[in-house]
Amino acid sequence: MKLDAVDVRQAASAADIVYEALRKAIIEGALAEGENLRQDQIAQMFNTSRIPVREALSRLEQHGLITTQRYKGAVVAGLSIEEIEEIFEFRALIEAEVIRLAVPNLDRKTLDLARRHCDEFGKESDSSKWGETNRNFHYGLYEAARRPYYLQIVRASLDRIDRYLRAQLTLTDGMKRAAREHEAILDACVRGNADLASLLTRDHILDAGRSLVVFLRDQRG
Amino acid sequence: MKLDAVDVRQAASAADIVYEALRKAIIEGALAEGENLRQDQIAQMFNTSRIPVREALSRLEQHGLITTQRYKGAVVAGLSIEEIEEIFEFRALIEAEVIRLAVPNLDRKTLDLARRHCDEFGKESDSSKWGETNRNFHYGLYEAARRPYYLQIVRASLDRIDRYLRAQLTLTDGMKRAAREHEAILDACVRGNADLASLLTRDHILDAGRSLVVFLRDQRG
DNA sequence: AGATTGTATATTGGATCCAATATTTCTATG
DNA sequence: CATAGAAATATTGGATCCAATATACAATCT
Repeated sequence: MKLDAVDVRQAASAADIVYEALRKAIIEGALAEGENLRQDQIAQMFNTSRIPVREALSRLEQHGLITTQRYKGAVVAGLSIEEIEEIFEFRALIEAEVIRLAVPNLDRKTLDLARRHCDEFGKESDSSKWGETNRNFHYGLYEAARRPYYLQIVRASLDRIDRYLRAQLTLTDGMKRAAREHEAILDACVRGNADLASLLTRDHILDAGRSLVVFLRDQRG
Repeated sequence: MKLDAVDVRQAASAADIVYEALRKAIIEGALAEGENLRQDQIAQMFNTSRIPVREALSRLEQHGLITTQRYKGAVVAGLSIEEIEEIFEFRALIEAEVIRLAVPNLDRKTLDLARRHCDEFGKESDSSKWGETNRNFHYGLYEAARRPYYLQIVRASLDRIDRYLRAQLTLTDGMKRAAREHEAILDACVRGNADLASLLTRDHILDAGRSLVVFLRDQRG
């Protein structure tokens, strides 16, 4: 008998599970900005004690997804318009560089997959899935850059603002524009034009940021 | 009666204290790569229980300063040459941009302070302090960019490789070159030449990275 | 009534205890 | 003596308990 080697030691701890679940809930917007995160309540939801919950909350705070006050607990972090602008500016810088590094390494298989993600994003009607298809499209290409550290940062920075982005895409027609921009980026990638792909990615992110800021200014008054 | 308002609630928790102490020990190289971090041992050192220690370790892992294995514990993370190269490349990208954004906002006071840090770095004979003066010099200038998110990332990325950098500066004469490059960067800042300051910062970091890689290849065989 | 103080409740931070797993030591056996 | 297996020890992950603090609410005073 032969089985795939599975490293049992990598089985997730309770803290890992809680962390991932809360992270997902926050970036998807299931937990609203400012919402209280009670340790007891979360512990019960996961059938565990508060210890792993506290560990998860501590990690989330390090990533800026929640804020905590001693003896007062944790709330889902809210970002000011300025903070959101900064993060988009940052993402534009990093992701433009990542795609530039990725283009020379793109192979047929990766491009085909990106094409499918791109189409999926354009056709997807379920707004709750846009966030995922968007990530799949971009990250699929980014992987080719072979820069794990960059990707880690990219992921963390997207996590911070994903919630707002999803809300905006759902409530406006911004995703049509995003879909067109994805087409253009993918096209540049297929042609092997790294500089163009980089420029388009930069603009794609800055555009999204500007639209989001307009949307939020309107929403917040 | 009128007293200064002090926010007592900001008093650090045990986990915060342990986290900061371990972070400092790791980036200064007091804890060697691969060294075991026993929860009990650390808890005793800080006169506390293992709970806050575990929280601190969990945070350190999120920042990549340690790696942990379930039921086996934590060790100080080691970086491969490739990982170190990637982080230097990343730092060059970010910090070049940060200094570019900072230059237009630099005022007399900040420049004077940077001058003092620059001189201090050049004259300091105690090698254990180079890491701090180096950070003081760069961060003092970076603050003017008014980009807290960028700075957070800059700090985290420097944390990852600071240990190696300090070892190299101590064992080679690399810091003379670094001191000259600091002078040039500061000079560009004083003149208000953002593009030059950016370029010099980029080269300063890439140079340091290349020297470090040579040093490590030699050391590791 | 409105402000202020005291008390009860809720919640977090941390200590101690137990279970699960890894590592080491010891022992039996060839 | 070397080695496989078992027992002992060490270490981590998690649950429960207690202390510290915050919040909500009632009682009191002006």
